[in-house]
Order: sequence, then C-alpha cells, then structure tokens
Amino acid sequence: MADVARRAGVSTATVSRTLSGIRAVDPDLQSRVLSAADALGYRVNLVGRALRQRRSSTVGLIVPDFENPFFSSLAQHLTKAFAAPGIDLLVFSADSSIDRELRGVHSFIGRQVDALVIIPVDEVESAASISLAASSVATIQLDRRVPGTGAHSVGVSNRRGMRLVHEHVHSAVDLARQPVAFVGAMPTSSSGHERLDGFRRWFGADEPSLLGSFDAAWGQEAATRLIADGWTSGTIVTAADVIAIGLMSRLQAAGFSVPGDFRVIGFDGIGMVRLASPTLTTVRQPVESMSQAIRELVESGGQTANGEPVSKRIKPQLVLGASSPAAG
Amino acid sequence: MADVARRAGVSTATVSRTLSGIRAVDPDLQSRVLSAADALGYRVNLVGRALRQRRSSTVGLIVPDFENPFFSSLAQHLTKAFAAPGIDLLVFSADSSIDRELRGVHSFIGRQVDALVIIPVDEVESAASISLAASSVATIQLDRRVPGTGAHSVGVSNRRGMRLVHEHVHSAVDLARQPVAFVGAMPTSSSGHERLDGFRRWFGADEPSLLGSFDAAWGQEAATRLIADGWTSGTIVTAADVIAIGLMSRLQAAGFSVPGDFRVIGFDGIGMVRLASPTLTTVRQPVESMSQAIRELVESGGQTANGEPVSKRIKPQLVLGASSPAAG
DNA sequence: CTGTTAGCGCATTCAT
DNA sequence: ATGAATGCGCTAACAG
Repeated sequence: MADVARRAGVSTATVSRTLSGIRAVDPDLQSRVLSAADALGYRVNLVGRALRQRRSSTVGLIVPDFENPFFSSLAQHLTKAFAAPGIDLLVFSADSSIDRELRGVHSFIGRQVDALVIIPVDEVESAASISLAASSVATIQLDRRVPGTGAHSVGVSNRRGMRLVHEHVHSAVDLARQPVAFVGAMPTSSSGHERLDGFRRWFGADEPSLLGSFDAAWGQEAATRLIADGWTSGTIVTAADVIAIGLMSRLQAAGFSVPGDFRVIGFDGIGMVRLASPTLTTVRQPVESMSQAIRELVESGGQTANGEPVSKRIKPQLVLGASSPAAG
Repeated sequence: MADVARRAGVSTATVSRTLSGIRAVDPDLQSRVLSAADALGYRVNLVGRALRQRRSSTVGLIVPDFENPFFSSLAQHLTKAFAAPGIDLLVFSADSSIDRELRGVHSFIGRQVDALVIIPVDEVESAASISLAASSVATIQLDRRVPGTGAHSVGVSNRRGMRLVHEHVHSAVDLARQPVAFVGAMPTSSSGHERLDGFRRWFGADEPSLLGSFDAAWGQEAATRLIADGWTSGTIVTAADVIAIGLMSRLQAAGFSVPGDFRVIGFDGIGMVRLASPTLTTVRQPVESMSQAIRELVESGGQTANGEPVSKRIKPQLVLGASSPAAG
C-alpha cells in the first residue's frame, strides 16, 4: 500500500480510503490512486483489513455435510442472498462429526466472521459448539435448532408441515381403510424430532413409524422392511424427500405401483422431487424466505430490542406431485 | 494474549509458543499458560496469526455451484482429506457466474489461503481468474481445467472413460443394429468438451449427439427430443449421471423400459447411481484418489522440480449397473 | 478533503 | 528455554 501511495503521490490513508470507499476522496487523487494500484497489480490484503476492522466481511456457514441436497440448496440460496451486500459466504462441512463442528466454530470465530450460520449436527451434542459461537458472534441456527444456546434460529414449522400432509391425505384417502406409516429419522436433530412429533400429533400416536437417517439408502431399507412386514398398500409419510425417493424406488423395484398401491409424501422440497417418477408430493421449505430472513438478521447485527434471540418460523407449503392423490 | 501472559506470569512470547506449539516450552510454564488460557476463555485470533505468518492454515475451494452432486461429493472428500493435516477447507460457490468466480479468487487470495482449488466455470472465460490465482498462490484446477493458466490440474481422463464405455457397449450390443446417441453438455467446460470428443473418437463422429447442461432437467428434455425424433430403442451414452437419471425417468414415464428398450450409461459415479431404478451403469471418477492427489500437491507447496505445473490424470473406472447389459 | 500516527493480535527475530 | 521488541497490512482517530 505504501508503494501505491508513493507512486500516486499521496498518503497511505488516501489509498486506503479510495480502495475501501469508506470516506470521500477527491476525484483527481482517486483516479491517480486507482491507476497506480492497477499498474502495480495491487490488491488489498483482507487479512490486514480484518485485523484492523475486527471484522472480515465474511459470513460462515457450517453444514453437517455437503451431500444432503437440502443443505446444498440452502448453501446455494444463502450464497445468492449475501452476494449483493458484498459479503462472502464461506462454507465449512462438519462431516457429521461433533468434533469437526466445534472445530468449524473455532475456525470461523478466530477468523472474525461477521456472523455464523449453523445447521447443527445433533440436537444435544451440538449445544456446546453453538453456545460458544453465540457468546462471541451473531449466530443463527438454520433448519435445525438446539434449545437454550442463546443463538437465533430460522426454520420452518415442522409440525405445521405435518398438518398440511395430514389435511392433504385426509381429504383424499379413506384413513379408516388405508394404513398409514411414517418413515423418518432418529430424533437426534430437531427436524427429525419435530416431524415425528407432528406425524403423531395429526395422524395419531399409534400409527407405525420407522426411524433411520436422512438419506435415500434408509428409504430403501425402510421399504424393504415394510414389504417384509407384509405391507402391500398404504400411505407412507416421510421426513425427507431423499428418504421418499429411496423408498419409492425400492417399492417400484418390488413391483408395487406409486400412487396405485402406495402413496408417498416427502418433506423439504428439493429440486429432485420434480424429476422423480412419479413426481413427489412434498412439503416445501421456502429456502428463499429463509435465506432472506438470515440476511436481514445478519444486517441488523443480530441485535434485537429485548436482547432475546430471534426464533423465526416460516410456513412450509404443500406441493402436489403425482405420488399421492389430489383431493376429489 | 497479554492477559494470559500476565496471569501465567510469563511473556507473551511464551504464550504464543505454547499455544502454537512451534517451539519447545518448559512443561511447567506450559501448563501454567494452558490453565490461564482456559480460565480466561482465551482463544488465539487466527486473523492476527495469519497476518504475522502470511498464511492462514486454510485451503479455499471454489465450486461452480453447490447443487451439482458430483461437486458436493468432491467438496466432501476434500474436507476429509484436509482434516488430518490441520487445514480448514473453506468452500465458496461461484453461482455459475464468471464474475462471482473472480470475486471468490480475490477473496481467497486476500485472505491468504495456503492453496486454492478451483472447479472452473467456463473453459475460456475462467482463464483470467485462474491465471490471477496461479500468479499469487498454489492453484489447482479440479475436474475441469482451462489450458495455459499456469495452474496445476487434477482430474480423470475423460477420453479414457469414454473408451471404457465403448468397450462395454461393444462387448454386449450389436452396434451395427443398435443405434447409439450421446447426450452431453455444451463444450463450455473441459469435461463437457472432452467427453464429447471421447464419444466421437470411439463411437464415431457421425453418431448423433445432443448437447445441453449438466443437470437432470436437461436429461429429461433430451429424452423428450429423442422420442419426438422417433427413437424407440437404442443405447444412450451421457456425459453425467444427473443427465442419465433425468433421461431415464422421462423414458420410463413415456412407457419405455430400461434396459429393455434403451440402455443408458452415466458418468461421474455419484452415490445416486445405486439408488436409481434400474441402477445406473457409469464411469466412476475416483474422488478419494483425486482428493489425496490434491492434498499431496498442497503439502508439497505446489512446487515441482522443473517449475512446470502438474497435470495429474487419474484413471476412471467402469461401474456396472442394471441400466445396460453386461457382456455375454 | 488529506496526512500523520498509532495499534488491531500475533509470531518472530535477537538477545539473554 | 525465555523475554523484549519489532512489524506483518491495514484503517481509525486526530489534527490540520
């Protein structure tokens, strides 16, 4: 920077002000600085800037893993949401490990991110990481949440999502005759937990439920178990699109028809639901609204009037596909 | 750090040496420092460290987007590869935009990443970004590459992959009677380019090819076009698993059978190929080997004996699924 | 509007 | 093996 200042015949302060745009600079000097910087191929060192400003124009996102397409979708939409404010979204994968998640928190805090967005790995074990994060930077839990950490939270109302599923199924299927089952995930995340609760609340606590993990392989496994248990028809409510897709493929491979024999309903609203055959009925999480909510929270500095963390629940939407019958 | 030093009754240098582990410290003082740091909840500021050391113990990865499952898989495997050496992999999405890609390069360089891994957006337009990156930090192109940028490159041999497909098809299908078509991507990336070249080289330049983008929606669109053109059977070689999956679903929705009427072959080897029905025959890119190659390149500081950039081509593997007939 | 100066937090000299 | 002092690159405070 001193080199640029010398070449432009100004002080380093003027160079800094020109390049950062924080204060007004005389247009003449400004252009001299810019051409000097250009000639020298100079670029500001963001580490130096971050050290001085005590912020890095960066937002960190910690995801449990990159391979879950819903997390990918959130990461992509968050990237777009922060592009305009001039903030770089940097993404770190916890690789489904509590230790790695904690490491990600330390790394981002140490790098002075302006805010930290985190999709917690575990409803209980992630508490330490998130509390630590929340104690030193604006921290927002996304999709999943861990209670009592002091961090903000943005996500859909999972129980409401299950109510939408129930209304849809109830309007079209004779529940008294059609068996219903839930294929979900172990309640080690709030989304797994709340979707199971929601299913039990609306469909009844006695309906059968199979719990595994949020991936297609589990959906296949669950289908195999249902068939082994003698199921030949029914309505299967799942906790995630990826589970539903694995489940449908195994049911179809076993000779069953969807929606003829089985109705299948997903959750999340990933892009793939439109490419499945049949297209999948699902509860869509409005990822754009969620991303916007996070952007607004970050821009407000994560400060609230009463000092309490914000918990923003967004309403999910039912998206009809061909995997379940529409009303009438 | 001064606080910790005061509490432990040592100098800041000793605190620094204890916490960074760079030089030997007396065990007594060491434990005093550690307990003082613990009591104060002190954590090193990685920005200060990065400024002083002129490196950040960080590797940047720029992907075109998060939604392509093959890129997600690479990101996940790279995360694992760098976990052990104590380096944090930070991922940035270019959102399929040249401008955003350039911004990612500036951001990572300005943050003093130890190395930059980049999956280029465009075979031509990305040249400026990559050359810039290569001129200031060890830069490795992954999967796709742009020639003449001075950056290293790690990827599979796409033409060899197409040869594997040809051998497989040739061993099982009467090529003279079975029509073959290629459904690929526009040659705006080296992978799109090279896979098309490979197809033409081994199957013949006169075989029909349809070019679109690397996503399932294009696979569906291509299937629609093939059907409209009167195709009722044949072998479809694709440039990506996601294309093949979209294609298969549309063919099946139109009443065709796979592999009965159409044989379909993918490329990349994403996890979903085992979940498709039928399971998809594909050319698998060994993502573990690719990640290891990158880790080694980064650990060597990106320096080579002759000063020339390294171009590491890894051999892809044919993985048989049920979407195409096995030999015999 | 511009220049001078100080210091963000740390790892590294150099001296002991 | 330890401590004192320096400076990494930048911007904020202050004075003009």
